[in-house]
Amino acid sequence: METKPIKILVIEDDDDINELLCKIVLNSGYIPQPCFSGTEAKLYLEKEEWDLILLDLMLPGLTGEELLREVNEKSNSPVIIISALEEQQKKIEILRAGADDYITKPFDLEEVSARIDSHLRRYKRLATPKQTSELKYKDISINTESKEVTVNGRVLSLTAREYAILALLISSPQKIFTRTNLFESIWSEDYLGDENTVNVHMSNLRSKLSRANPDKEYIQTIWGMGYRLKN
Amino acid sequence: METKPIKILVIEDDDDINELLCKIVLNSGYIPQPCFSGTEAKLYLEKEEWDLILLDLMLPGLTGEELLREVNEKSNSPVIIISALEEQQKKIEILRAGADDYITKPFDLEEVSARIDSHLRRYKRLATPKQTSELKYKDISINTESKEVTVNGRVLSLTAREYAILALLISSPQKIFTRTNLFESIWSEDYLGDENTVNVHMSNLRSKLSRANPDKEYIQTIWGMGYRLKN
DNA sequence: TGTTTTCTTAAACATTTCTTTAAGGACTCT
DNA sequence: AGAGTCCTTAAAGAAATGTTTAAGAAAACA
Repeated sequence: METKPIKILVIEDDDDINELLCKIVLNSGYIPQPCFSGTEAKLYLEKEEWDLILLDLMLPGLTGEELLREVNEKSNSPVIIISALEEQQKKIEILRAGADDYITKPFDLEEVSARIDSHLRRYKRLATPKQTSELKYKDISINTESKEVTVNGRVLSLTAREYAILALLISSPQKIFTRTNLFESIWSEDYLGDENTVNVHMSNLRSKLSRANPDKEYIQTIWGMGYRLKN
Repeated sequence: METKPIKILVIEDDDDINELLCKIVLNSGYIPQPCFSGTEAKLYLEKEEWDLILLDLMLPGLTGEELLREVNEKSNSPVIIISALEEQQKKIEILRAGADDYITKPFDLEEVSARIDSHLRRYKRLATPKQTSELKYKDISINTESKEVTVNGRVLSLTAREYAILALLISSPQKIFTRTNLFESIWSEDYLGDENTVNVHMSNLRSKLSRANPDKEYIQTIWGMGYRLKN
């Protein structure tokens, strides 16, 4: 899978520090875009999306604080503040105003790099859609969100009870399920001793599986004990 | 609209510091759960989801580092490390290992609070699905700003409830929505068991869709389970 | 306030699934 | 091999679930 290059906007009016920060970004494997004033930064922000922004507070043109507000209004990009201001009150104010992190000059190169990585990692983790759950066994596949069951590439039309039985069996593929287990798990009632209800549903399920793939047997009866998936 | 309380797991073996951190959490408007060992933390982590975790590195039972790894494997919760270790190398190592932040003892109360807020804000921002201006499915098109729905090129006149049901179905086209899902999402109330309200609105929606395009069936009933868009 | 629209509830009817019954097959034990 | 038990499957009836329509209540609008 092709990964899009990570682009980081570096907003810092001091030439040497800007160059140093760009070198950190580059050495971390990302693409830096240097930028020396608040008004210049505004142009880059309008031009495209940035994966992360390194922002100095003391800037010519627009201030860092104004820029922070604009970034937060218009995009989801994480913002790490780089600042000479050691005043604790300011740090807290900026963190509450929307910054994701606050690093005081003089900074440790490796720490800047580690914090960039940490924020990008968080962003990536939360931006990646959660995988939907899937149960698989042999050529059976169950999508638990859509409740869709396919066997040998064919979609099965199962009743609610049949689906529940199959999902339970596949959730523990080695386990023997007694009729009592099945009944109490799926019917959520105490087992009253009439075995045939489970038997019939099991028979119906087998019948549907067999129609989808006549060459295979999926469910095995253990005489006197219960049912298990056939290995 | 009712918001779910934010729950923060505070993992710290020093009684006084644990109590202080819990007070910060409480004063920030969140619900703290104090926890004094790595092994105790593990139990809480298995028991439920946490909105954020404050984690000391030096712990009895499981170490903070081992816990960090487990949290990252099993959940998406942000982790802020609280540590007495001033060693820069350790900080960098932990940030790279999956921590979202690293605060050195002795800490500033307001800074801890501000950083908690910053991480929760980031999490919330990224967890809230971006509003898409248009939802499409087959020949159905929904403009989420104007609330206009067209099917097969024809504008549908839907009531608020009908619109909400259709938008929800289309937002997850593969998913089965139980009547409970639909009711709780659209009515934002606990489901009291009367199914017919949902049924009637669904029938009305189907009727309007069918009038717009009599050749197609859009909504499929899965007996005993719920409704899904027909693929 | 009066009218219109929408929502909720009730009822009649339709459809599907479940449960029970029963017959025959398969397995286990003596 | 035969008897007893357990399991499988088919079929019928019961139960549950779902659909649509209409009436009354509630909400929205003029």
